[in-house]
Amino acid sequence: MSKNAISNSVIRRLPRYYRFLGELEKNGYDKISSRELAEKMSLTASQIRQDFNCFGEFGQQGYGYNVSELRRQIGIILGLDSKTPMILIGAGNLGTALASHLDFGSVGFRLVGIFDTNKEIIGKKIGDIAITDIERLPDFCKTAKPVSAILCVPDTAVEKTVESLVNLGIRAFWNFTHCELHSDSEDIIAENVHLGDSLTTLSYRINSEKH
Amino acid sequence: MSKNAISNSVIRRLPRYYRFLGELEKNGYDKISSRELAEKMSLTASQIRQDFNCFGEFGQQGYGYNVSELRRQIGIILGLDSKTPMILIGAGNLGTALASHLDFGSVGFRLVGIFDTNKEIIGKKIGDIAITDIERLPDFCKTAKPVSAILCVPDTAVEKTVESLVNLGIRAFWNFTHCELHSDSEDIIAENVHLGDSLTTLSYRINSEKH
DNA sequence: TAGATTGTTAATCGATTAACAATC
DNA sequence: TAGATTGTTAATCGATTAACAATC
Repeated sequence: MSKNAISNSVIRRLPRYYRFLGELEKNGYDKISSRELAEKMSLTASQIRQDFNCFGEFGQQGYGYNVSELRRQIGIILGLDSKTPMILIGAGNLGTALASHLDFGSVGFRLVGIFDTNKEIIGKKIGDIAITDIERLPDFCKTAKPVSAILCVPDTAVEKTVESLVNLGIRAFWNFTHCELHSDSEDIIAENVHLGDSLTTLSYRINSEKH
Repeated sequence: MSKNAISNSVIRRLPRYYRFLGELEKNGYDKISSRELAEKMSLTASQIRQDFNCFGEFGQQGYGYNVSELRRQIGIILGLDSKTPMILIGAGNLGTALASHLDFGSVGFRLVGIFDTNKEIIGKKIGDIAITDIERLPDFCKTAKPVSAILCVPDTAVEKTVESLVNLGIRAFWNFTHCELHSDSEDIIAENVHLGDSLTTLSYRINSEKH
């Protein structure tokens, strides 16, 4: 139960806190102060305390924060205790890499199905999930009831794919296509990932160094 | 030649401008006003004009912006006219997907080599580049002189890999490992991509909907 | 208790938005 | 010329940082 509207800047920092606290826990830290954590994460202690206090009081004056307890709390805030069922649409290079590379459980999801149109790969397995003909998706959704999807389809297929997924009850999209989805219009949630944009900023920084 | 220090917020928006202008150009737009562009990109016209004016005067009063000229200019600002030679370290699932999926030329890079330690995949080709034994990297660097690298190695190998790459003259890193590289310390540039963090924010938004 | 560090309010800084004169 | 839209300054808003009383 969050106090007020949480700003996007704070939300974007939460997963990073969660990761760093995981590292600390792994390295045997029991407690940590905002000052120490700030140093490790290249932030300010003030910011860290402000961020945490959006959600409650997790520390103890004179002591600091209990690492594993704080991590647990942030995990709950992020919804990592419930595993949202997710499907992958498009098992090309990128889709396959994501499905096999990513630990869905640790970020709040459970991959329950993989779909493609390409007959040549249908039936093959990625991890322990077989690639299924996308024509069987409607039936699949009736029983498995996934609510989120990874979009790894060609740009030309995005519009139709999204429309049919929305009709099948999918509400959240992790979108790797070059077409941006807008969360506002429908009651859908979209996280648009533009790997190209990320690399482009690297180009900027490399080249702007030369004044 | 940028006027002053450009804020990070602006830099992060530049690739998106570039993409949208590309779409507009493809769709036959000759000119566009900041108001129109703002609507398409869900920004404000003010912000767009402010952003562009960090770098110069690209528009014309009473007319708007010439789409292809503006795009060309932003491309130059982003350094997309020079193709920085880049190597991929680690040809697992993700590395392979990036190497084959991404149009490096259009984001200012040229993929010139792919390296791995796994004898089983050395010699195989991704696109038209053969996977090479990483032991041959020092020789390769002497002639090809790459200055940037994609890091797709296991977390355990990151530290040593980065150290040797820096010694070989690599200065810019597109980092997909879970270990963050800090741009400050050395004169290196790092773009840390945390796909898990991106998905985690989706989990937050799905779950925080339920108040 | 004294020392440390949080939670929280106040001050500052930067980014976004609004307004408008310049000008095509 | 009149209308449109930029470039740019000023106002607002939000996010970050600093300060400090509360308290463990």
